[in-house]
Amino acid sequence: MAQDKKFVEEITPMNEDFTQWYTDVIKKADLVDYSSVRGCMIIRPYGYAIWENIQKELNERFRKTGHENVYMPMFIPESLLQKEKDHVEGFAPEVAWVTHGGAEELTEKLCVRPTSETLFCDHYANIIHSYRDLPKLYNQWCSVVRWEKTTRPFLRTMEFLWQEGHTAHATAEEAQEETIRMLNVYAEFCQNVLAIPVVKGQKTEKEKFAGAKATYTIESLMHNGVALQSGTSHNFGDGFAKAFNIQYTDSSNQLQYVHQTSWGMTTRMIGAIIMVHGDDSGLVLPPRVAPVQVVVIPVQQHKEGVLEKAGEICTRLSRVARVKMDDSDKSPGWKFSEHEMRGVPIRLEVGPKDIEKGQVVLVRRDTREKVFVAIDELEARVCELLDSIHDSMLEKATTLRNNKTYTAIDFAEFERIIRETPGFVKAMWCGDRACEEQIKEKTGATSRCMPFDEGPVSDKCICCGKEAKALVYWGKAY
RNA sequence: CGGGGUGUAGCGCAGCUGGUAGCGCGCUUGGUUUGGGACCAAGAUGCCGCAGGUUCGAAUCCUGUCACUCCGACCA
Repeated sequence: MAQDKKFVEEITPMNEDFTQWYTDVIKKADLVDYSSVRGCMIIRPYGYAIWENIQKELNERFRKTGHENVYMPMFIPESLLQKEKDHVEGFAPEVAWVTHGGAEELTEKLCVRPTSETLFCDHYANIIHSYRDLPKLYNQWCSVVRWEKTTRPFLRTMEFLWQEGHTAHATAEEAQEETIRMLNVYAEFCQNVLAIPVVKGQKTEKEKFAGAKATYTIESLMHNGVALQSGTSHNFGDGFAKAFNIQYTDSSNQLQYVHQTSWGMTTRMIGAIIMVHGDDSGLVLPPRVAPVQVVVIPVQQHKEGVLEKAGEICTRLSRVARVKMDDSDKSPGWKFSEHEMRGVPIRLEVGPKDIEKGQVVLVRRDTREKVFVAIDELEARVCELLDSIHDSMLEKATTLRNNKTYTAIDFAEFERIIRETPGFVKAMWCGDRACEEQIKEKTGATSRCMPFDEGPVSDKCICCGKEAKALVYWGKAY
């Protein structure tokens, strides 16, 4: 069996039309459905289960770093939103407003939260009085609404699910530490859970969050060479504290403003999983978030003892992995294709021949490699295999990302790379917003981030030729 | 928000020189099958996106509108 054979004919090949491939995959794999609300999607059980696994993994990490979950209202009074100037300017164009309650017009309209900084700040102003109240390390899971012009399932919808961490600290140093700590949590999560390699760095002034002092980001690269901002962590300094009057008395009885951070990750990551790992047969899910890690397919299930054995295997495996049996009356071939399309990491086949030999067949989704495993060592081998699938998916994604990461030292080269072989382009920048804007205008590429720990590739700005201040990852982005 | 495309059965589509809707897949039932999307037979499923208009008569022509989608601008 050729490894690259495509069994699912309904999916448009990636190379033919990437966006169509993406749409086909999310629909065929039952991740989402369109709804009767413009720009909003229905996340179906299989897609939502991925999100729940993401939540579980992130929550564990947030808890270990001392954070507590809370819930804020979904409405923000206009006056509250107005309090921080940059923030409101950044979000005003895309907020939804509630103007009526029943038939009555509201005296003050309410916006549906596009993000909750203002609510957290308002609350913090009420509950923080002393240095003993700090730090406050809160996180909330919720949905937010942004009135987007064009939408695409998972990548950009008018309502999306996310978590937003909001913290308040006594000092600027602590806030900066927190900002970087959470960026590192995101990066670690992407690599160790989603098997997605990321570039960590700082956003330019132009790209930073509205109201932030500094924004840090992890950037990943999709199969088609388009960049995806995959998580951000912002240091607000004391800007919001001053706008919202969040003050505490320090240990020497002096009134001080707090220093704040916020950080978020969204359902967009499901889009990233699809576009980083998927292939022409459909989804390839990273084992640690796959709703079903092992699908058990009884072969010749009508034969005596097959279903019993398969059931027994499921029971045993369910102690170490998320297992599902497909004993529907579809043909085995159909089931193979179906679960492949749905990205299940391991397929376990068990039929009369296997039972006779005391073995099962394990087939991994990422490489389609087939191994025969003695039933006695099932649990150990499945766990091993899941880890091994994760590792090779990360390795493959890293190789792909590296192969699509280029360096440009003159503008013509930069332009050509963006046009002909989309991906990350590393190039120097003078720090001038005008150059950044010109690059975007001429090539369509935006600055993704200024990476940590990477040395200069030349000493001149790719755009104006003046002295370079920073290395920037550029790319077309979703 | 600008430019293009598409809305007909659950899905993919045909029908569009106006006469009251069809194909494939899927679905249901029965039987034969079953180690890479099985086969036969019999069924069920439609306010032709929505609203106006033209007409004796509209899926078909005209206008508007909504949604989806692709390409730009804005954004997680």
